[in-house]
Amino acid sequence: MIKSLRGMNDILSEDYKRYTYFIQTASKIAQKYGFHFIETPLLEETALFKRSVGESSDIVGKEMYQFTDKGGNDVCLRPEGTAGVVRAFIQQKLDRAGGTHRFFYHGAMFRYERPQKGRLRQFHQFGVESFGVESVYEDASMIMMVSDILKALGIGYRLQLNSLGDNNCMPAYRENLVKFIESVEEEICEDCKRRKSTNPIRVLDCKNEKCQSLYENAPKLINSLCENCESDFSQLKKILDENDITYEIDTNLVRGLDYYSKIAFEFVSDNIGTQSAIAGGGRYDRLVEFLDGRPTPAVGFAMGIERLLELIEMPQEQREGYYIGAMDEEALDLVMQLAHKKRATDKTTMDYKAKNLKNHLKAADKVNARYCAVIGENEINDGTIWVKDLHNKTEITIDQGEF
RNA sequence: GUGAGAUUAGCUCAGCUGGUUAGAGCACUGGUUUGUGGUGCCGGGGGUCGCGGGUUCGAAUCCCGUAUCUCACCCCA
Repeated sequence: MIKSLRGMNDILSEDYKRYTYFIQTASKIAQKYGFHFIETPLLEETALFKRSVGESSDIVGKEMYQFTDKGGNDVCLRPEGTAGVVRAFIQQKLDRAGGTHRFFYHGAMFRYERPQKGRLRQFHQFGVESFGVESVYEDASMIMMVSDILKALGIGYRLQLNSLGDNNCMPAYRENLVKFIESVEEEICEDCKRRKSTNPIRVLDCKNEKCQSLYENAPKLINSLCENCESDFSQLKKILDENDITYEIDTNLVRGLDYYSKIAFEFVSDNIGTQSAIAGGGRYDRLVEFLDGRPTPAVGFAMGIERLLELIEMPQEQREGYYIGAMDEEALDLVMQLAHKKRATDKTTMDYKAKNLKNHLKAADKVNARYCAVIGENEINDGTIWVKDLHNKTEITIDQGEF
C-alpha cells in the first residue's frame, strides 16, 4: 500500500468540517478588519526565504524542502507565508503605489522536521500582513484580530508580548548582550556559544536551565529601548488594557524568524502539549526594503491551523435538507426525479432501494436530514408524497407537484 | 538530528509467562411477520495481528531490522 509521506496528512470528514469552519470564521473576521485575500505560490526561489526568514534560523538552516527544478532553478516549498506575500507586494509595485495594503492568506506550509503532536511536515497557516502603517494602533489591531478569532472559536489562550527594538536601539543592545555572553561564555551550552555569533538574541530563549539561570542578569532589551520603541510599547499596553485584552510581558520572547523588529507577540495554549504556540507575529519594518522594495512599515501574524483544530468548539449541527425514499420499487424513478428537482434549492439525498418506512426514517436520521419524504403504495395511487419533519416531528401528505 | 514507548477488524482496545478455526464494544449491513427514526431484540460481513527477516515442532506473543505514530529534547504556527 502506498502511504502518504511522513508528517503529511489527509484532511477529511470531521477534520475538514473543523478546518473549513476555522477558515470561514477567521476570514470573515479578517475582512471585518479590512483585509483582502491573497494567494501566492507554494514554490518560490530559495533566495527569498534565505533573505527574509534568515540564514541563521533553523527553518532555513535545516528544515526547507529545497531542490533544483528542471530549469536549474534553486527553489523550495514555502516554509512560512510572510515572505511570499512581501515578494508579491513588491512585485506588484504596491510599495511604490503608497497607501496601505492589507492581506490575509491561508494554505499549506512545508518544513522538514521530526513530526510530533502539533508539528507536521505539511501544515497549514492562516495569516495576515499589513503594509504601509507605522502606527502602533495597527499592531494592536493585529492582536485584537487574533483575540477575536480565538474568541469566536471558543479557544482560551495566553498572550505574551515583547519588544525587539529597532535600528536605533537594537545594534547597541546586541553589542551589550554579546559582551555579557562573553562574560559567562565558559559556562553556557554549545548551542548558545554558536548563537553568540550567528544570532545572539536567541540565547535568551535557550531552554537549557543552566543557561537560563546565567541569563537572569543579562541586559534586557526591554530596558534598552529607544524613545520611539519605548513609547510604542507603552502605547500598545495601554490600548490592550482599554480593550480588555490581558497579556504577559515575556522579555525572552524572541521570534524564530529574523525579520521581526519592535513589537513581537505570541498566543499560546496550555491544552495542546509542548507545541503550544497557536499564533505568532509582530512588526517587520525592515523586510520590504531588505527584499529590494521601497522602505515600508509592515506588521503581521500567522496561526497554526492544525494546532487550533482540536481546540475549536464547533456549533451544534442542525438538521438540513431532504431525504427521499420509495417503499415500492415502482416509485424509484419518480423519487429520482423529485430528488433532482429538489436539489435546485436544497440538499437532498435519496436511497436507491425500496424499503419499509421504519428503515427510511432510520436512514434519514443517519444522514441528518431535516425532512424525510417517502412514496409508498398509497402515495403512488394518490399522486402524493408523505413528508415528515424530523425536528418538529410533524408530518404532512402533499401532491407530488407541490413538493 | 538524539532518546523513549507504541503498532491486533473502519474506530477504541483485550489477547497472561509462545500451543487447537484471533476476541469485545462502537461503526457498517440485514431482519424484527410488510407504513413511523435517533434509544429494543436477533443475525451477518470484515483481520496474511504495520512490513521484512530470524529462533522454534509451533509466534499476534521471543530476537533483529525497517516504516509510521506518540512522547521528550530541539524548533516553531
